[in-house]
Amino acid sequence: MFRNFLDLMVLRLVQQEPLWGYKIIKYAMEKHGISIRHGALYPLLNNLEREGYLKSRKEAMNGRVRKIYEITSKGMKIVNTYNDYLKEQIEEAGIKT
Amino acid sequence: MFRNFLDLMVLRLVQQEPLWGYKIIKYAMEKHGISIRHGALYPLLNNLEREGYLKSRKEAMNGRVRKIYEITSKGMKIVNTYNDYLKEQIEEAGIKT
DNA sequence: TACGATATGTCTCTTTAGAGACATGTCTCA
DNA sequence: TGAGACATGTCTCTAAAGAGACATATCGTA
Repeated sequence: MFRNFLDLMVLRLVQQEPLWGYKIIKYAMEKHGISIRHGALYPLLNNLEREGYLKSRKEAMNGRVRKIYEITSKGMKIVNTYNDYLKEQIEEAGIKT
Repeated sequence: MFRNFLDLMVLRLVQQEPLWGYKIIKYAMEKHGISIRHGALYPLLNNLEREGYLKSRKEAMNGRVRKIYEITSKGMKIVNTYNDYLKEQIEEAGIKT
């Protein structure tokens, strides 16, 4: 079905806007209070790209190179499936939004 | 934060009504189309009880013994935290329920 | 009485995930 | 020039998870 929570969080963050690793770590902390170790994230990003869920381009910003990721249609499928699942669960739990 | 998807599904199913292992497997398939192997579920249920998220009682039904699980307040905390997280994600994704 | 469904459990093997260290390099500002 | 933020990567060790078999026992029905 899905992957795990971390994979999904990364896919969802990147889906909202193209992001690079360092920023993903910042966002996860700021938006969700979740700390992601970079030693876990960078290999994960490379895996997600290798498996076709994300694609990257390198961008030089003031001499520092960022590897910016965007979601692919294959990645969007995962996110959409997850969103449907969320909706189902929300309805099941009777939560009002 | 949380545990994994399987743990949460089990906690949420048991929270809806007291259930035993065999029925959880049936429900997961009927309600979500997800197959749970019994070799994974029974140890998990025992762990969740040992850690205080669930409590069980044995009930004899027509000579067959069922181990019926109920959620504890500690288990409810996990479910509620997860529901808040769901709500957050739903709002973030702009999904209408 | 044999089969399929109900019901719960363990065990081993393999794969995957996680913690944390090792490694490198730039930029900005004090 | 030194500290802290920015930026990305690998590696090893350990812990956890998953697949699938082994194991047992009852009930209902054909």
